[in-house]
Amino acid sequence: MVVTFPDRSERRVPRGTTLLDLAAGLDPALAAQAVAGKVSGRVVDLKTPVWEDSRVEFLSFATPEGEEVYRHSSAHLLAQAVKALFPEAKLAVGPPIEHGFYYDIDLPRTLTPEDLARIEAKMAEIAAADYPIERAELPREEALALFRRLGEDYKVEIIEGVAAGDAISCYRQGEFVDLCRGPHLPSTGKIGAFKLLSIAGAYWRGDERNRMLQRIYGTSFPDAAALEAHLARLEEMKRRDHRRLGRELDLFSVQEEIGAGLILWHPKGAMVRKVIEDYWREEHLRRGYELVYSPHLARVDLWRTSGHTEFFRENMFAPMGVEGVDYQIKPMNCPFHIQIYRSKIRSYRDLPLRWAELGTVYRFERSGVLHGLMRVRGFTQDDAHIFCTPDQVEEEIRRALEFSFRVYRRFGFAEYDLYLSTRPEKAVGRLEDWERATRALEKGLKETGLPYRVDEGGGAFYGPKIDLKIKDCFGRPWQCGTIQFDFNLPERFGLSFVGEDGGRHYPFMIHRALMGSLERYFGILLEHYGGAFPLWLAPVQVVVSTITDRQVGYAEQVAARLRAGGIRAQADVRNEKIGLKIREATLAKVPYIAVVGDREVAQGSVALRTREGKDLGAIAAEAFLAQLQGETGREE
RNA sequence: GCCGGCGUAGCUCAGUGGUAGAGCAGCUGAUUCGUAAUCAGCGGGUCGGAGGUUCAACUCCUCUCGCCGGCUCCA
Repeated sequence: MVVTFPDRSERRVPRGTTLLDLAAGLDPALAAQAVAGKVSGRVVDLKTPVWEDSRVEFLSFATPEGEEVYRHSSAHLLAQAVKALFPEAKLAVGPPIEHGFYYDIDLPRTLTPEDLARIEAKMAEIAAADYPIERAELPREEALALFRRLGEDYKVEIIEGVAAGDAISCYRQGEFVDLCRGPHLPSTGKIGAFKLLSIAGAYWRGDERNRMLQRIYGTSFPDAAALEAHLARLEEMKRRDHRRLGRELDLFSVQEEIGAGLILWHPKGAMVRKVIEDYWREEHLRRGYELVYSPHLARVDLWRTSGHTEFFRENMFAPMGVEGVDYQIKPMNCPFHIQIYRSKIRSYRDLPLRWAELGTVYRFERSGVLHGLMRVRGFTQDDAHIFCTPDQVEEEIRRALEFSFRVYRRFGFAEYDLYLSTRPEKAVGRLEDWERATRALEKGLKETGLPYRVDEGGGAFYGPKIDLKIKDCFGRPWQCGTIQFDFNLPERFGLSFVGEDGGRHYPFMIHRALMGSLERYFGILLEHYGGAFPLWLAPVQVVVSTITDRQVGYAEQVAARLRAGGIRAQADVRNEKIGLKIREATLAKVPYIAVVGDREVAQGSVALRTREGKDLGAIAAEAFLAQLQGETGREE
């Protein structure tokens, strides 16, 4: 038979040759690197024999599929070790995940961090023993009997869920057998470097009514160096954790006395937020938006009309009675903007109306899900609602997308994931409106030239949407922007505009956010930049530091001059050594440190140093101001 | 909300039933100094909160609040 490789080369081999033999025959290095293979597009074990003419490909750890196989086998290695140490353990599921793997296990007792070390040692033993990993397929009934005998209740449940008639595959390595679709590595010795990272609770099948299992997380790599690199990355992520930087840089705090999930913005954090807000407002005004403001609460009747009391109840704070009328704190801004729309008759000539508000909303979130600035109970949305005619929809989408990218670029985000979510089964609104809106979204996405994914039926019941996820410096995606049609609220509130024909028409309503939540966006920025905000965002842009008391007057004068020129400058005139001042300013991640000693006073200059430790030499104070103004200036 | 872990000075953390500690930060003083920590002295805690066990509780038990890691959902 003939096998064809991706480079179109062919090779004649006997029927039944395994991929492993095939690889070994081609190149021993290839065989050593391969973790799985692909036969006619299907990912399979290397031990799979090939029986007919096929396209064959070898997958190394460097390929996404290869990585999955590798991590999947790592999960099995973990399971085998756990079963060796805890024979009573019942295995649930153990899939590969991004950057690692986990296994959910029902154990007689809670694991401790010391157990992880023991399990890891056992894993090393099993890997060193290099047990061959063998696949076996058995009829459903036999598989059921096998796992019943092993006491693997969860596996039994899984098999029971498999369609009758389908063969069940198992993998055996040494004494250990696991129900698994595969594919897997040829032997346990292939797993080079691994580490168990954490233990956490997880419900069987993710359902909180089910039993809580123990989930062990781990990661693995072909060699120790790659594992080390990954662990170093995790360390770096920890160092950049926004909660840690928030405290170290004195930006914000969350306090028990205030309440969980409620943020206090300290002066420096508030300064960064102010800069973000100013930029946001300015850009909106330049793009034909108008700003609106709305109150923090409204009568319950409003939320009833909007449907929030019905569909969003579990996320809303309880109503409060005032003079016999119930009020509720807002979880969203839209009903207010709608009421502004309704305050008078709107003509097609008025449209589109683009209204934006930095609206602070409050949502009840279960205590266990709160997380720093990323998941809170009170947050400010950079909300906007666009009311337009059906004819204007395409143009508005195009503009909203263009606007989003512009803003993300300004904040240093160059990569995005784009998602289009279409009509779900249960939906409100006219089908033709859905189609028109979805077409407009799709057209807008196509025009960007960027790839996007379609989530069929993933839209909200009230309209299709585009979600924009930005990627931070670690490549982690964060959903921030959204462009979302709403066919529900205009209907509920009876919105209309008078058309050219003098008749009443429904306007299209689009919800649009760029950053999502200011709190969360700030947290993302903080981690993205590791606390070293670019000059235009830095809460303090320059510290002017004296060397001795003789320069105090001059330093204060320079700082005042910079401030007058619109620069956020502070003078550090403490009676401390210059080394200390530089250290502190550097740790505070202030972009520029301007040192002034007798020489600088005499020359009317400052000696510049960056937070990265670069010495920029002496520069005239006025020239420095001009330079800063240039660097912070608005992009066109 | 659920499972597990944690909660000691502003921060990071020692302290396993018998008089609460360290480093950093803070304050006071000295020092007037050229690119990441000058020196000395001093103050600072109802050990998250409430209740219980005990002659005695930071330490053991119960409840509670908060934080951390997950589970479900999401900005």
